Amino acid sequence: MTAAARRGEVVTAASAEFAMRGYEGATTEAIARRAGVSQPYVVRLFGTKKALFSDCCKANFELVRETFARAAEGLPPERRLGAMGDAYGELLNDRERLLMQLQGYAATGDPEIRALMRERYAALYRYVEELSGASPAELRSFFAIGMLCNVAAALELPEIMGTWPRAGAGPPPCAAAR
Amino acid sequence: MTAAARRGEVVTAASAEFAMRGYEGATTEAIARRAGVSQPYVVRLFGTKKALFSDCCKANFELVRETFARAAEGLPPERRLGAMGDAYGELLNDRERLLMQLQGYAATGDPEIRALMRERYAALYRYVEELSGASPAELRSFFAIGMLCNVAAALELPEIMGTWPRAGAGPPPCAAAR
DNA sequence: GATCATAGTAATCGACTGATACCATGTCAA
DNA sequence: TTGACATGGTATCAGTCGATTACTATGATC
Repeated sequence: MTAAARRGEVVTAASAEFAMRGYEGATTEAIARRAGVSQPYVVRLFGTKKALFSDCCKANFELVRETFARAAEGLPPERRLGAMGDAYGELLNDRERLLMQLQGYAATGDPEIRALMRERYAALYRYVEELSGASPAELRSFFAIGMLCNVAAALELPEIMGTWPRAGAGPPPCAAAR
Repeated sequence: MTAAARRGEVVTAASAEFAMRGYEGATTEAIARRAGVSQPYVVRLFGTKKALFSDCCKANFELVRETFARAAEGLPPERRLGAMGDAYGELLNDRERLLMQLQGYAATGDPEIRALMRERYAALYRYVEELSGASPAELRSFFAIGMLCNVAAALELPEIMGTWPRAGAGPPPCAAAR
């Protein structure tokens, strides 16, 4: 197997471990076992544990961006924000991805992680802005509701999540996280 | 010093350590040093590290609840939600408190922590509902914006935070996090 | 002044962790 | 053939961590 492909598998395994146990709590040993390789090889593939964590954060943002892109594909601009909200609601079903995202925010006590997360979050924000053409108020509301749904899903508090506040019809996105 | 008073000091010290390094990353040794006591005594005061972390989460929620209560005090119901938003914006200046809260959400991979956080978050939600008499939509928007401000403050992304969307005037609460 | 609870420390243990150094295998071009 | 390069494993270290045990000091009460 090529190193690039192996790195992808390790990032997947690492995301699951980081999600459940946090940056410091997850061990390269457990990640390696999950990925089916030796622990020193995990370290060598990424250099340090922090570099691996950073890659997991990046992969997570990339997944959200791709999900948004697919959801908006072929729709007129005014319907795109709603479709992205629905698509994000489905992403909340993936508990490991969700917790990995929260771990990224929680790890912002580290300056390097904070800089990475800040850059990627801002990029995602601008991406949704360009894709949807939404107003600043709509945009902020979109991301605010998304963040509330993140926490409500993590806490398993479905009653706090309702329908995504938007004009179009469709199933309540956050209901999928119940 | 009484054990109760000492426990309070240790919770303060532990919150700072947990905030920066996470549940697993923070060490009872560093917490003890910060609190000015020995490491075994920290363990004996709380039984386990997880019990100490739980107490930190509870103390955090209690601080927010008290802040809301003080902000709403003496105001007519229709102005209370706005005042609570302003007060919360000031809380965002305390970076250690902010990160401690995010660490609580991130640690919900553990069932016990998740149960605790769920109960306290729901209680805070109901508390604001009773205190303000806000509609379900207003309530959800309040907590959604609050959660976005949490993350924006943690990421040091002030441009994403604007004024708290409400009727009354006043300084933008999240601007205080700049 | 003896008793006893409370507050606190020193010493230490068993287990774990990220990282390093080094070795083995296989593939492909010269 | 061979040698260079990439993939991957084995052995092991040097440090760290939460928890336990045993012990000490202080002060109130009878």
